[in-house]
Amino acid sequence: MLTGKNVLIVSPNQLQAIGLKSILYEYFSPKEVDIQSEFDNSLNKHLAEYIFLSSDIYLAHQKKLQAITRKLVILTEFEQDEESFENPAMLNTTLSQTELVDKLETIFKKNAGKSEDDQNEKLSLREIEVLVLVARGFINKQIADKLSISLHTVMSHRKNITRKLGIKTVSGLTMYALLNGLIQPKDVR
Amino acid sequence: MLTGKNVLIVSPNQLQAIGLKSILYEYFSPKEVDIQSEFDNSLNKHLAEYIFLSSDIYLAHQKKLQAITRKLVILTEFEQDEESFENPAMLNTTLSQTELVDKLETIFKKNAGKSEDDQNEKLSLREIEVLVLVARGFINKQIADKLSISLHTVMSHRKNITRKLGIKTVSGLTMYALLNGLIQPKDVR
DNA sequence: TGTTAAATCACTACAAATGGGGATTGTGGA
DNA sequence: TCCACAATCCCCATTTGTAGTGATTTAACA
Repeated sequence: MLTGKNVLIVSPNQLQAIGLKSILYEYFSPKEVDIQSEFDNSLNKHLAEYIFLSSDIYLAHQKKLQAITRKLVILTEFEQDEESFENPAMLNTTLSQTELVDKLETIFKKNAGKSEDDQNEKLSLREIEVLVLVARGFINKQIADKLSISLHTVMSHRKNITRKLGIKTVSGLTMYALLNGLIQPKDVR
Repeated sequence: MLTGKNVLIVSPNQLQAIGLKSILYEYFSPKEVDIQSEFDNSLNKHLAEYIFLSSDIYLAHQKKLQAITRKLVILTEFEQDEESFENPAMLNTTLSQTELVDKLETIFKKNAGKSEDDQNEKLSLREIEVLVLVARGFINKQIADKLSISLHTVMSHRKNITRKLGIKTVSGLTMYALLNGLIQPKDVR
């Protein structure tokens, strides 16, 4: 299910992290699972497609994490309702091993399914980054500066985004980003 | 600071809730402070201007809470960085009483400033019409045609809208219109 | 009746986005 | 190895929006 994919676990609770790692290796054959005990900014550069985060770290660094386009899974000890299940997904750490595996399967399936259904053409990670910044109200020049790329590149990405999504307006892109959990109202300028 | 204002505390931790309640009454003279131990949907109908939430409840119901326009304060036990301090604001429950009062003051001040700016000038009916069309993804020329007015007039209205609301970006206006019930996602092009 | 605010229209200069062409790297998969 | 694709960069012409400074008409209202 995670074949060829990298996973990062960020949790100060080492036992919890190790437990999750062993479950992932046993049932989902990921390419690699890394563990960090602290949040740091190297996270942006990490290759992981899935990032598991303890709830405290998620809360404390929410602002920074919003720009992250990778799939987030929050580790919490609280029973969550079904609706709030996607993006960020949540995993109740008090569940039994079998239940955990089930929940993880659901999470991985949803994400896999989503990317196939929603668009015939998937956005690349970079395109999603640009989309998020557009939706948050930054102009192309600001996006270029933020991502340290040229204005031309930003425009290229935007051309591809509008083509792939078939959405031509900033309002439309904003709504798309909101409905797909890429941004939250408070992110917008 | 909270004069005449209602507050709701949602936390399964009763002691924590009662402690917060007593601090609020002692230092901020709110109109009323209610306590709920569980999250339920009556929250939408509650009059509270401020809602304090335990971090677990916030995490579990994040999706639903995104639509809430009331001011949220999350109760966490983790030291958060300064950046992630506004909306939702966070309150570290491990702080001393004096520190707590300081932090709360900061939170209330920030929000007070914000709401004053917001209410400064009301939009005229025509401005709201224009705002809605902007948020739905129409360009000025299309708006002019739809309203049978000149492009100049549309631009005039937009200038007034951005000045009154203090929102300069299309994304921001879109989100404003959405959060204020002026548009629905399906309206957007 | 004089004041005020809304709604309308206009000009200028400039900033930003769009839509159409391209090109070059590097990586990973078939 | 070859191909596809992501990511980067470039040029051009045109459209759209922004910012500042105006004016006129009408309707409300104290």
